[in-house]
Amino acid sequence: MAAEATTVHEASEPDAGRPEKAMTIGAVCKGLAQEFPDISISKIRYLEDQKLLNPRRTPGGYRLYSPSDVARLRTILRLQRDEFLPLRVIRQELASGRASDDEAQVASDGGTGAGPGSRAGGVRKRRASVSVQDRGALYSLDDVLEDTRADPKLVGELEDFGVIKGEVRAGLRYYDETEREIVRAVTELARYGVGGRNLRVFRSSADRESALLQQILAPALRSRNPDRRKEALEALENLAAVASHLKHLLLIRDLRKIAG
Amino acid sequence: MAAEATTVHEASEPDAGRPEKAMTIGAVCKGLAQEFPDISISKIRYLEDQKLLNPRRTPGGYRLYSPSDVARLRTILRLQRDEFLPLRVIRQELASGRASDDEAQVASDGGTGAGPGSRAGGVRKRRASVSVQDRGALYSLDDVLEDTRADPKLVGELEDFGVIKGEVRAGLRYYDETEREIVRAVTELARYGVGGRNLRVFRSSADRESALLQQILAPALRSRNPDRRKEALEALENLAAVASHLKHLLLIRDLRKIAG
DNA sequence: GCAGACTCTCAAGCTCAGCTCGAAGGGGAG
DNA sequence: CTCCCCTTCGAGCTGAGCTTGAGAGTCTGC
Repeated sequence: MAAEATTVHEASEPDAGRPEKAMTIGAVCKGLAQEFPDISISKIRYLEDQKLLNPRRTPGGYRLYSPSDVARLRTILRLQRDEFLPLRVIRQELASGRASDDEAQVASDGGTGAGPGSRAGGVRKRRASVSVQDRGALYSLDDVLEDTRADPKLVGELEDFGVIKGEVRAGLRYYDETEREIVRAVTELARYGVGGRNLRVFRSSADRESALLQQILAPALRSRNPDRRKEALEALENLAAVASHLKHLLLIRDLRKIAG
Repeated sequence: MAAEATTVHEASEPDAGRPEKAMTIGAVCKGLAQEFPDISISKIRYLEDQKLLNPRRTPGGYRLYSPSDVARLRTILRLQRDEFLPLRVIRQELASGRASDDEAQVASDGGTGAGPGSRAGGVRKRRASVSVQDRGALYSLDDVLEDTRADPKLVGELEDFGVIKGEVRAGLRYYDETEREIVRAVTELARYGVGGRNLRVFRSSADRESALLQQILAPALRSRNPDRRKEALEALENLAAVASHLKHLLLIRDLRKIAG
């Protein structure tokens, strides 16, 4: 849990928009912590040990990470988290020039902007917030807006409706991946003319279903036996997946009638 | 290394072209050993333990694998070997209906042709039975029951609730792929204790949503201009997909609160 | 109706990837 | 000089993904 990285004293003002030349390991770690919550200094060193990184050094032996080193590291972490690739395979992907990755500057936004960089093409994101148990990275409002190209008013509306909430941290509001994807989906729906109060339909059915699942798993979830609790959490994940699939199927079935 | 599977006595001649109805674990293991050298009986059992498989049993407790069970197993092994997915993720991919898997039945192949199948291509297979426009193949009740291993009573219940209807043809009742998958999903839910009237929750929310979408697209769908109609149908597919995704996200969001 | 190959469950153990921790010490900016 | 941050190195930890073994039961052919 980035234990070593918790206390960092350098408030080293980044001079607005300039990609700082080279960073120490602690700075890199802090910078990526937003997007990759489980990063840590020891992990970065471990990745170097595994020949995945090779930063240059100060005369005194300190590691110095250039922007491209940082980009490489981001790629590694992304392949690991989203594509589930083992390090051995990531190493090869990088060596063979695949996995070009996003270039994406480490951008200004006073507070270590972890901009995920807009994707466009057919990027297959597998994980994309499917887990109940961990929330994934956090994104600033700007990140979310840029990434989803959503109308800012829409996001405000979603907050008003209580569909998304964000999380205030260091005075700024951050959203997790699920919330970002909700924004994306709602934006898409809006393009077809589904908006505003229509979303209540979705929200209330989700509420009903979650209540149902909670009821079923409540005993196990309240259990004080950690194993049992963990099992219940996993059951919850599976139930969510199956339930969502079922809903989709039922919707298809209904729509088929409409389609004639 | 498949130690237990080395000696198998059943030379049970497959009668040419007949997809053998059901195989024991040893036969399955032997059959897949060609394509997946590190398969083993204990591994197959382990996968079942991890809720990735659920073969039916003989009265004596022996596992019996139907062709679709075997196909599922192949999918699992392929996702593991080629996509490096952890079992936890594979479970979800399967539960949520992605990863439909390779073409049809095991087919004949005198002597396990078992070509490793085309590699390379990142072929993204369309999901099974998610299309509004075509319903896919039809299955008899027996087919459905065997394939999903559902309780016949459950299917009756679903019919009573109007969740599935089937279609009578030549005096027999047939179900389409969507209905079969609904049965599968409901069976899965039943395993966790979600059953009976709880399904009303799902049904009514699907009904509400389809009404919503219908309302929005009604003008275009009623259009006498075939192009316009076609466009509307495609919009319907997209809306269905996005709406389902949104519902899933909202559910996850709710469940996260439950999970604490 | 018995032999022998095959299968069952369940608990314990094993291996490897992927980190984490702690000790002992040195570098760098104020 | 001081205080944090950084270094290496080796041992240790955790969880995924199986394997092994014991003890018992099932199926099939003769």
